[in-house]
Amino acid sequence: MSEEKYLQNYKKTLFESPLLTVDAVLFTYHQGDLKVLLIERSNHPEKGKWALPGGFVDEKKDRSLEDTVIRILKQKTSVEPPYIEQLYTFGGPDRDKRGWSVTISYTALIAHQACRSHIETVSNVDWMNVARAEKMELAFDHQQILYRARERLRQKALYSIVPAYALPETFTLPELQRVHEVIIGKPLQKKSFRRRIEQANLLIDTGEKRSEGGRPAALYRMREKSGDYTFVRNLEQ
Amino acid sequence: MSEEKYLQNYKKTLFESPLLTVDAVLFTYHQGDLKVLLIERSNHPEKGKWALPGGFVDEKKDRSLEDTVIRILKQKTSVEPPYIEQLYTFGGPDRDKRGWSVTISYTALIAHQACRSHIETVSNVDWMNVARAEKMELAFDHQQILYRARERLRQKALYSIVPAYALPETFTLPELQRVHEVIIGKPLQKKSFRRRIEQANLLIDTGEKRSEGGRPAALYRMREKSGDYTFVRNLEQ
DNA sequence: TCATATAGTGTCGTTTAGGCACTATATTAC
DNA sequence: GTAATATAGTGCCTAAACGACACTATATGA
Repeated sequence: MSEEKYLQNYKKTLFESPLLTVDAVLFTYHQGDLKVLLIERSNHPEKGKWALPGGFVDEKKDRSLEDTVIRILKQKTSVEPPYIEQLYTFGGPDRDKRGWSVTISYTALIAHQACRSHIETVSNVDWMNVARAEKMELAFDHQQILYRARERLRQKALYSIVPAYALPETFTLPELQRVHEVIIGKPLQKKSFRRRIEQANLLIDTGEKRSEGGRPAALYRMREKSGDYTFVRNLEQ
Repeated sequence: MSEEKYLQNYKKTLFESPLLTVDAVLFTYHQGDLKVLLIERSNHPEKGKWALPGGFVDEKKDRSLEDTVIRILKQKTSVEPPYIEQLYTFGGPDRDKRGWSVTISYTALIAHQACRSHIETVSNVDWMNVARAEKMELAFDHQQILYRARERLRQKALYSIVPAYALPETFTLPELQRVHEVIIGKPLQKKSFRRRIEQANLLIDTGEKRSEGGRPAALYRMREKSGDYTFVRNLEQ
């Protein structure tokens, strides 16, 4: 049989295939806390529980899995987060009551102010303290997904400046250090932190300053298209 | 509507969902070369091309995605590899001619001798030099998957002793160093290499020796259940 | 017994990270 | 004004880690 004939035939068959979804763990930093975007489910299954934003691939609209995440997040926040990274793919017969299912999960970061106004207008979407969310009973296996995203973010905070994407476009180094400290969960040595950032050469001094009661701090922005965001070594991810 | 009723109803509906597959990049080390397991496809699509071993989730047999990979690899090699790790999930409308598709890819390592006899009896399954495979035209987007697996393995070779799983159960440090060197693509400093391994404390000296023309080398084995396999720092993924 | 081949160690200089005291520059109190 | 205070940013010492390479150790074989 030719490949053409095969393909014509194939389209008529239907596979018994696990349910496929895409979920996002969107973090931000606000007022000293790391927060995660959650949705209160208004439909079955898991109706009423809080869940990570997620959805199905739209075969017409999406040209990639990233397109799917972006579409889902845009729908909830009205903006496209500046940092998105695939996290892990979870699958199994019990994670969704509808049967064998698979979810491709992503981690994303965004500045709190970037989507604040939109989120405040919607009732079933909200930022939640990560510490609190981790103790809650979330829908499906979203607790496990959140935990894994949290762990990954912790690693990123140790060896990269990815957490900078949880801040507005310009920020000071003390601000960034606070974000890293919240993510890692313990204080960092100012000198070491600044040294790493300087060596990585991923930030640009805007020349402007911002004052907060003492000596004004220099304002930085991310260097465009810096490729990887690691400090010194090439890791992976 | 109650959740029960919803679920009863749900089972009767059928989702238009991307085709879902699981693929594995199984590496081994043999005679100075890094090799990858490939299958010559005997069915459409991509008939005749070499491909990574892959298949569909079996909703009855598999309790997890790892189960799926293990089942697929066992089918091809007759054994279960000692190291398996999820790599990345690829998806898009064009990677498979049948339509929008998603594949969850895994990296695995195994000793060459562990499955040698079985593979030699099958005609369409073979180990191929990774350098050669990377230049070939593989089925689907398997070239891209292989490339990513190769990159990840390179990182692992720099900061972990995961490559030890490409060797038999017991091995010498010079052997392991050669594997790392082949993966990384350049020679390593003997002292540094041994220092890292000693500090990681992931290997156990069996007390036995193996001679290869000079002073006999100590034989080591992996410490059981060492959790992570990293040298010094906790990375991730 | 000596050449050779491979395994394994000692050690030095360089780099990197932590720690902490110091300087710098702003605001606020008086 | 000037001193107290608050925050930003630097200098510098020490310890740990790593690269480089010469050295020692233990086998084989001429």
